[in-house]
Amino acid sequence: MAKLTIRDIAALSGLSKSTVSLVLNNSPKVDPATRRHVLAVMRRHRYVPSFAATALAKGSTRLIGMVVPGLSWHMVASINIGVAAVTERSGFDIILYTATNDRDYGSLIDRILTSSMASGLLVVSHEQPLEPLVQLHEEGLPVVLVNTIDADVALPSVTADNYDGALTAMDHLLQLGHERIACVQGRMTYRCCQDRYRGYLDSLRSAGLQPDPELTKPGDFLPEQIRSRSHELFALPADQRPTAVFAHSDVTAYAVMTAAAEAGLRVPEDVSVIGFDDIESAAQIRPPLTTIQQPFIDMGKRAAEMLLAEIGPTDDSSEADVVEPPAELPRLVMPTSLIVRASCGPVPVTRSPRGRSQTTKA
Amino acid sequence: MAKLTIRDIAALSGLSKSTVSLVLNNSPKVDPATRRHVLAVMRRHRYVPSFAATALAKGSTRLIGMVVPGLSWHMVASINIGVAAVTERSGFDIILYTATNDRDYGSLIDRILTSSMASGLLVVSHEQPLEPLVQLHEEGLPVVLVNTIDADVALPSVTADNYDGALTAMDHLLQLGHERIACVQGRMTYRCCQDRYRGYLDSLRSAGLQPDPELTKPGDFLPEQIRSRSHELFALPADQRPTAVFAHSDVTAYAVMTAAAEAGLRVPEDVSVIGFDDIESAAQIRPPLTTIQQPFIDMGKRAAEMLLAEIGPTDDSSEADVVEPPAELPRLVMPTSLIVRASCGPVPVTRSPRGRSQTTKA
DNA sequence: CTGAAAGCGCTTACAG
DNA sequence: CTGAAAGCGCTTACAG
Repeated sequence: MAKLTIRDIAALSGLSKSTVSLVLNNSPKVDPATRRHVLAVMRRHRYVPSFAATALAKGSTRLIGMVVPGLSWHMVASINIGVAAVTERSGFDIILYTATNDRDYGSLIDRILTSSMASGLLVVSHEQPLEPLVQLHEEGLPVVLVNTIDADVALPSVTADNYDGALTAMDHLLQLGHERIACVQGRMTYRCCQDRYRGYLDSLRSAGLQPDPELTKPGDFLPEQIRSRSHELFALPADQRPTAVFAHSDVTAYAVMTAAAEAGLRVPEDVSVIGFDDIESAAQIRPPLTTIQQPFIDMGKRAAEMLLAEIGPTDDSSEADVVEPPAELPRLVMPTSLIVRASCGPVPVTRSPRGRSQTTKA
Repeated sequence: MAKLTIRDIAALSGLSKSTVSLVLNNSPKVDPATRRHVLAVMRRHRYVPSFAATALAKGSTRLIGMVVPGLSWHMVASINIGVAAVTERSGFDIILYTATNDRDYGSLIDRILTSSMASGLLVVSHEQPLEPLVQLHEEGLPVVLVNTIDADVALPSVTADNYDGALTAMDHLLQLGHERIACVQGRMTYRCCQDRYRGYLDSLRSAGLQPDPELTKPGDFLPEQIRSRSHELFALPADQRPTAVFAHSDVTAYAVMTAAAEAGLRVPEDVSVIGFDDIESAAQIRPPLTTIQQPFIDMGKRAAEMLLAEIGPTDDSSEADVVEPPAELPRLVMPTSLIVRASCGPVPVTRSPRGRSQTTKA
């Protein structure tokens, strides 16, 4: 009943604690026979070394911290699945810090560092100032940013290629013949949304189209705002009305489609709508949403791999002074993919019986 | 740069480690003046006690384990928000175990217990055998089940009132005049789905209606299956076709609505659809989904509170032998709520020009 | 290849 | 109210 310690295992197998410890740490110095014996004893008694004692003696934990936003996002869950897949294979456990409003970030970060609770930090979709993190990183704590707003900070990061994703989305629309394409933005303080918007603009321009400011609407991921801004879009005179809209997220696209329906417009016959994310329901709604898929699970995996690499071999380089971080910061930008479903169609040839031309070449 | 230890703080404040430790642990025995002094020194040097050393010395960590399924569910994220809100207030951190297929459950559980890594376990939507957990619990590890399949096991738990939620959903439909109500089930190995189905059946019966086996369709949360089973439903002759369907989840409801549209049926004019969960997109799709909301955030909060209560005062009862678990297992069943939106309407008075009667009173 | 000893950074009786 | 000492369960040189 009482928990076994290394001393018990030592006694049970007729050896010293030192030797038992060596087999625990896979030392090659121990005789294969004795190693097998010790292992057998440990297994028989279901011995598991004390987490705390190991951490204290080694000076580091097998824990990586993961800070996530306090939002019920699809994204966080998916990223976590990827992270879990790689950490569990490496014997690391992850300790979860959920950002809530009450939580004081500065002291949280501080605590993680100084209590040496975690040997690395994965920061997911963080909206807080990043300075404390770069400082942490400079002091030697491995940190990698995942899908985080400001990717320009001096920290390793993995993000989706939001700019290219936007290009791809626009390309799809352009190839269907659309020229009056609206953009309903997400939260523009997020780097990812800025990138998507840049993609929207650049894509239009390189197609020789002049972006119409009238066709850009702030949405901020707020359903009500998206709905009313979309109504403005659809209330435009027939020749100014967009024939397609690029929404900065799937849920944004849902709201746009609702507004379209309320305006008596059919999707995709009268107006095409493309989203961004590819959440679970995107394939189930009607019409099934054409969207840009973000590789969240893979992003989680790669981020975890980068972090583990930064943490290093754990055993060897323990005291190798402050390991110099690689000169070039790893910045992984992962490709998105276009998922074609049914919410985008060819541009209506004649929007009204009058069949006005809608092109506005620059 | 080098991390400060309690010994440094002791030196810096001209006291012994013992005294410093006492202030760290809020002992009333230390002089208020010296306590203030020590506190000031610690703050000035941003001292944070070593996590591992504290854990070793105290014999317990301020960590609670949370095991979640490897699925990108809305639910998990929401429950976590609730859990985080209470744990952060109590100074506990949470260590996240994500269930993946590779992971060997038995040994995971074992490791948590024996390494005394966590002082309690929150088990969310677990699909694995629960026996190892009850054994763990009997050996003294606080455990609480959250939204877990089998709530009959001898473990504290918090779940949503799925049975009552189903009753409420059915009531809404019944009051709108529906009598031929179909049920598209979720994964029937889950206790929650069984409860929802029981609610469906009981509700029908107590309304004096004979459940028609023809109107129950397995869906198993599989979009394809849901779609094709729904088509069977909508292909029924007009007088046997359901006028409403109770779906075991929101995403299931989406798929049902798509099938309805494909069958040329309008929602809610021709057929009403009610979901279960209230995910983020439910309000954004068209028509906005009427559904039963599960209080995931609150469930997380209450579960965390229960666990913390079981873990106890942490400091005092450390060695009070095996604390007898309370004779009655706490089993919290939380109420759901009906969110009325637009996917359910009154039963069509005349479904076809012929105006056949559709009642099938038992 | 194995063992005795010191140490990791705290906490906790026990003296004073 | 404060300090010296032992102990928590490991790991890691250092001998042998």
